[in-house]
Amino acid sequence: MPDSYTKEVRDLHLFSDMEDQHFQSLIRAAYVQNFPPQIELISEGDPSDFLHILLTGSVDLFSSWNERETSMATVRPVSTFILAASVREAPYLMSARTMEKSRIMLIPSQNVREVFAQDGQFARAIVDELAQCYRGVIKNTKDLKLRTSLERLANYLLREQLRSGGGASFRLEAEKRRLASFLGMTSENLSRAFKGLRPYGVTVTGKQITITNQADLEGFAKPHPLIDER
Amino acid sequence: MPDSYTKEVRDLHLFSDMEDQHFQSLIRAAYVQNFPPQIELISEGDPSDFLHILLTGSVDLFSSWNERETSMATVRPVSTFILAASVREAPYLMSARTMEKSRIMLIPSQNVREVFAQDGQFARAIVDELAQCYRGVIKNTKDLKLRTSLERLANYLLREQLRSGGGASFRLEAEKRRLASFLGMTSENLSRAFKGLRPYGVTVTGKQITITNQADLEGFAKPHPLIDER
DNA sequence: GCGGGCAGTTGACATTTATCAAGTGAATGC
DNA sequence: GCATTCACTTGATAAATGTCAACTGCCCGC
Repeated sequence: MPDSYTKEVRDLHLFSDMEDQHFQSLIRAAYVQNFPPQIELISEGDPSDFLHILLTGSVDLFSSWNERETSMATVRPVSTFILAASVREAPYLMSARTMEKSRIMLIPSQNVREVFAQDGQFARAIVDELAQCYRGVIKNTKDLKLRTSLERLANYLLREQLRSGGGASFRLEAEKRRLASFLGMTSENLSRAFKGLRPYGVTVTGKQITITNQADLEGFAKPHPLIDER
Repeated sequence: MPDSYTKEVRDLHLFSDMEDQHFQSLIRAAYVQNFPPQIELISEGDPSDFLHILLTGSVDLFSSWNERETSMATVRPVSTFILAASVREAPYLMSARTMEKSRIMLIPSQNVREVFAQDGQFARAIVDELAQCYRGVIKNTKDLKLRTSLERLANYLLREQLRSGGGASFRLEAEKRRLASFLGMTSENLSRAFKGLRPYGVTVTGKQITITNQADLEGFAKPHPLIDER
């Protein structure tokens, strides 16, 4: 049932413009649940019964094939996930597991589709959100196909730096092994990649990253808005 | 101006359910143009002024970074492309060039957004289309990250086989160098990959592919609906 | 505070993939 | 009809990336 997170949810771009009556109807249908760390919330292939909204904590979206597994994205509060599967009534393409203790709101997909049909603002917001998600994945594909692992790491660090405020020093949000998987490499290779960036002015101490030579790193990474801008 | 392709466009999932009045309004605003082969229709970074609909011919969507280039997708008639950029009024993330002589309908993005606001069926169709595109790119990412190039080729061949009717023998639609780029490898490697599939019952003669041992190839490729189903 | 346990690192090595250079073969044009 | 071009192939080699095994260091619990 609704709680103090309602306001934060309401402020999400997806819900911010819709009529209050419709928002309330979604919230009434929704329920909020707490999950411990390392719980598999969703398994790929499952029917998409709920739109999920991460309120607190963090969630890893990952996929598997033939005994292999890769991290596709990390969800941080407050944001929705698996909207595409919900609106298409199609099975999930990714699995989701909590990385830490997490609070999650679940809105039945059925209700989302009903409100979609009634509320033009909501429909518009869903289109925006989907288009943005789509563009995000395209950027990710470009990153994967056009860059080496060292270049991907360099650009990732620049993005994280920006996200953390732009200072020379910042902390990695992700565990390194998850980061490795997200960037499409092994943990061992990530370790070596960090070393490989030392000549370009990157210092690593645990999760603490310091960029001692911004110009050098950018010269190597060559970040590009059509790949890296989020 | 509208022509005999109107019906085919109308039958596209994106337009099939909308009110005729709205469809006509889109068509009136649209124009149709013929392009020679190898023309760059769109350059990534350009503002997205038009929704494009490929009527005949074929179009390659590709991206570049730092002197490198990769093929992202091939568009075949009759279908739309760059819908996401259109609805978000954001710059194109991919470039597009005709691969052969092509006939293309252009609908001003402005009109698409106007009709979207008026026609619930059209809005619903756009959401469906975007969600499908999104899911397509996610599948592609899984293909790239979870499989080796040999496995990607094997699964690509199985998908093409299905698309061509399922017979043991079929023709490749794409040139091999474009296929290589699409699969995320070099031409040289694609050549070797075809050889590498010979033990699994794949024979290649120019563009003609024959799968002499379906079970072996499938055993190696391990196709999976959440990656390969289109 | 001692002993796992575990993420991360390192080194040696294998595999995969890219690069460069040369060759083949089929389609095209004069 | 012959030369040219261009996609594709092949071989030799280099670079990137993955694997395996051992090791380090730190956190956590008892």
